[in-house]
Amino acid sequence: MKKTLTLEKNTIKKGAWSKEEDDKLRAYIQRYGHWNWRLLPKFAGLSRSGKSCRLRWMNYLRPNIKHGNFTKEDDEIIVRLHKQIGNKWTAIAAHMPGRSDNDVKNRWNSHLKKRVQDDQTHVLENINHDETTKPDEAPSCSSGTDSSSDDHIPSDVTPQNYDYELSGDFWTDPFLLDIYTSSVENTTPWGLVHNFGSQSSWDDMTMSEDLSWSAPGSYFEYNNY
DNA sequence: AATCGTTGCAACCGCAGTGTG
DNA sequence: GCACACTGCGGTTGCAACGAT
Repeated sequence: MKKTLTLEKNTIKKGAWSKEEDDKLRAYIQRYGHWNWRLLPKFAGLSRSGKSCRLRWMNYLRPNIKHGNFTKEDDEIIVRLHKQIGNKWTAIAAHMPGRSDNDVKNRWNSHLKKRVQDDQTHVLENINHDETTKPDEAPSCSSGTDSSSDDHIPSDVTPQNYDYELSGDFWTDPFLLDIYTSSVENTTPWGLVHNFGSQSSWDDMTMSEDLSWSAPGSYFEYNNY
């Protein structure tokens, strides 16, 4: 049983990332890939947890990531997939290149959830209203109290036609994979072991002060420290 | 101008699944 | 088969920015 190195003691930094930290993480991953999230922050010279590094990379730093500016089409995809599969944010994000699961989740929680609830409320109101009025006298769904028309789901997008674009079976529909993953996987831990085994590669590294490397070693030496 | 409430986003936390010795 | 480590996911929180009063 391998021993666990207590890398993450009380020196772990939390909170917002600085530009310097972003640069370090981006530079490291672009060069070496993310072969081990737990060890990565130490190799990259960051006083962060592996989890924090992973999150920062996945949600903010990785190439081609998009922030904000959700289009109506984006919103429709989220609403439709959420209707089909629920809170599977990673699966939903996989259908939206450049979007992170966190981004999708935030979009849902801050915008779409309320919007859908409002729509459902209007539908229920209309159903009740239809029982006492003729169909052509029923008020429009888009006539919500504070719903700005620009920002609202188009009236022609209904729960019924959300389902038409894909096959309907989410799990058989192809996922859109990010390009970066394939390139990153070209860097294996084995390759890194070799890289770190050479003094020149070690010299390239910027190590944090609390990590006392006395001599170049392999990943395995480090792991059994 | 000051205060308060709301919104949007970044980041953390806890848990489950999977891999490994 | 078990114990532990690691990763990824989803829920939640904290906070800055913004708008309304």
